Amino acid sequence: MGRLALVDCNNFFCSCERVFDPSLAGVPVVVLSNNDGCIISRSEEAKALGIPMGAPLHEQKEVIRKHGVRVFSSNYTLYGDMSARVMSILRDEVGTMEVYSIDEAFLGLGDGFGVEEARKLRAKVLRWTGIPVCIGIGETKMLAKLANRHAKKNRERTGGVFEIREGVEAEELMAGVGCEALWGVGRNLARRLAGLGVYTALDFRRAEPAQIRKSLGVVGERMLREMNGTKCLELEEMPPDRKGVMASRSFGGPVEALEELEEALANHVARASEKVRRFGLWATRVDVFLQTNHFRKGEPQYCPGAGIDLDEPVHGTAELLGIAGRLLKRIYRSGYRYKKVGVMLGGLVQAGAFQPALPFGGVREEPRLDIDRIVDGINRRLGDRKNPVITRGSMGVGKMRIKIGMKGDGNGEAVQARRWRMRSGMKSRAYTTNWNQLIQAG
DNA sequence: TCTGGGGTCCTAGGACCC
DNA sequence: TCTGGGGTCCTAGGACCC
Repeated sequence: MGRLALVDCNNFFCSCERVFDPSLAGVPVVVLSNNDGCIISRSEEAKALGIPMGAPLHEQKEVIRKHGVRVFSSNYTLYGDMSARVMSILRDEVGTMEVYSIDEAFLGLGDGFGVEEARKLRAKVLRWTGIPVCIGIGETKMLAKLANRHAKKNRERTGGVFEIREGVEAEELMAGVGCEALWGVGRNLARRLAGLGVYTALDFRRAEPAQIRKSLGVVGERMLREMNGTKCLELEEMPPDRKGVMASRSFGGPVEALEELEEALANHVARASEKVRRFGLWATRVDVFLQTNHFRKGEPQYCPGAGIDLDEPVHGTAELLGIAGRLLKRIYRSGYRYKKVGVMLGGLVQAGAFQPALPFGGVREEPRLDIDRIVDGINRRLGDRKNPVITRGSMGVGKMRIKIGMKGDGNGEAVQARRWRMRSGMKSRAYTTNWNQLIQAG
């Protein structure tokens, strides 16, 4: 199993702006979100001023004025273009690669590729594009991410490149990293982990799998394995087909009138449908949603949504507009101060690929499942309960009955297991889990 | 007064079908 | 001690990512 590298552009949007304006070198720079509401990219100098990621612009006005911070609206055309240049350089360097986001890519590494090669690559990207990057190397995506973080945090010492290897050094590093810094662990999971006495990356890595499984679910167990060097998250060279396209905007101030919402929605439908057409796709579902301003604690909140499955694929603006308009009318209530309206075009399909819902008894093609492995996986999951064993299909187990269903989710194998407590008066309970990645690993 | 937009995956639970 | 089995589809929310 080969190692992976994570290449991550530093302060990407700010760096892009700098490439085209040398006067920005050495001064604090920030780039704003779509609506100019929040700060979403900060140069090192801006970070040093204490400007937090995602801060509302109006809260930082004073710092910006005082220190002459240069402020930019985002320019995604520019960033997309710069991203393509960086990615093409990376692609020339390695056999396999996954473009993970506009400013990040995972590389599959051959045996000959080490820290020295990464340094050279880094220098090349900087020389050819003007964009500084950091590179982390590890056995799994999570470890590469962690290595990258270390490289970035200690740029002088590491020269922007770090490889994490099994051993004391890795453990020392992990002991100094809080769980919340791990890829996939946000505020909430970090809090849950703290409740288990797991505070650092090292604690997490050494945690009991069953306990993590119970508390964080299949996602948590996957992360745990990744931290221990077992690949659960594969390199995805081909991006999977997009499942939906969303378009929404916040209003500058509260909006109450239906007509105003309709006007904004029309805009969003137009943008979303253009995008869908550009991908050569059709939508088979339309969702419309409304939101009041959740920052206004005193005001009544109302965040309804409504959607409809279409009988046939659609991607024309006019038609989608009609559908979205009807949905909006369905959820609109007067008397609320709305902050946002949006549309989601979902169930995207390619021309001719549409499979309408089948009448009962019809057969839809499902992905092939290895039932033995799945049953095995379920048994493992149930291992800590009483009377856990199922062999195949469905059967009663003491007071517990397990029903296994299979369902293709278009993403590989998924399994739904239903468990009933059969004592009268108790309701059935269903739990659904995605075994795919874990089975792959285990 | 202002406090983003666009995605993914997972889980829970319910309605409904024969 | 008793307990139906096998399905589909949908909504809604939580959590994370960049």
